[in-house]
Amino acid sequence: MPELPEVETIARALRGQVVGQAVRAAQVRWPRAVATPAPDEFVAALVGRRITAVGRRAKFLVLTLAPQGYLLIHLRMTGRLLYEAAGADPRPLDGHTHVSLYFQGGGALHYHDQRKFGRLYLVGDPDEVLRGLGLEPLEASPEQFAALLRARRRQIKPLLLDQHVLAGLGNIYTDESLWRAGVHPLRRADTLAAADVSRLYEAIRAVLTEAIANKGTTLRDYRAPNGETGENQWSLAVYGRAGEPCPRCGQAVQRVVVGSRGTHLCPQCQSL
DNA sequence: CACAGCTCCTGGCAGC
DNA sequence: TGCTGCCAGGAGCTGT
Repeated sequence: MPELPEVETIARALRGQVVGQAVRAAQVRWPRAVATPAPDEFVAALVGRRITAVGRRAKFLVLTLAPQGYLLIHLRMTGRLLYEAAGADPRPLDGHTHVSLYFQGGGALHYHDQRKFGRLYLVGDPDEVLRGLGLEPLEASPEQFAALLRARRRQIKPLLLDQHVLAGLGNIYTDESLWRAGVHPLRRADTLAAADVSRLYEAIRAVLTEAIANKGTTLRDYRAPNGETGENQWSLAVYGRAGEPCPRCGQAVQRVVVGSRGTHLCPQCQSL
């Protein structure tokens, strides 16, 4: 599942592949993949536009179009973008390729999604979609982060996952960050000591920065636009490692359910 | 504001 | 081997 580091990795790769390319044709094979506008309008509006920038906000890819407009993409669980360079052997479409953009230069960008949770948005103002997102974890100051937690009575894990509060963390990096900071996922946010908050802030930054350097975590589905997997799965301490020894203390990693999400922790390092 | 439950999807897997 | 049925999980939504 693509979280902030995976989306950032995709954005960096796409930038070198599609910036400057103009859309010659587009095809929507599964209409609900396009959240807005209606699919025929989506196709008609895209044709002729040029991609001038590729960015990221939280887990959204943001493609800037000229002369106007933005294409926003949220990959949710299993969404992938696959870039086909001009002249490359066209990959056969496999029934999960729901949207394709064909460029004037001959290349193509395919949106592929097994579980069909991801969505594309073509809008005049990205804020129509992004409004309401919380802070970017890598841009927030320690004070801003502390202020987010201070007044909240919620459990820390569901709070960190709430995109309206902090935007970009998913299940994997939340578990990894809480482990690194030594904070139990059920701790109430407003009961964390200043030292806990500060360790958590630094842990989130370190976990995300390292995951970006490792080009993301591939547990099953995640791929970069050229089809390559990430490497960060080899660096995970607790996520998906129930029963294995904690890298810090050797205690068996536990799997529990928090807010209906599979949650991994070290009962020794993350006490309540 | 907090939170439980439902929905969307389908591959993967357990159980038989 | 093949079938049934459950589960994961991001995010929006409703209801309490």
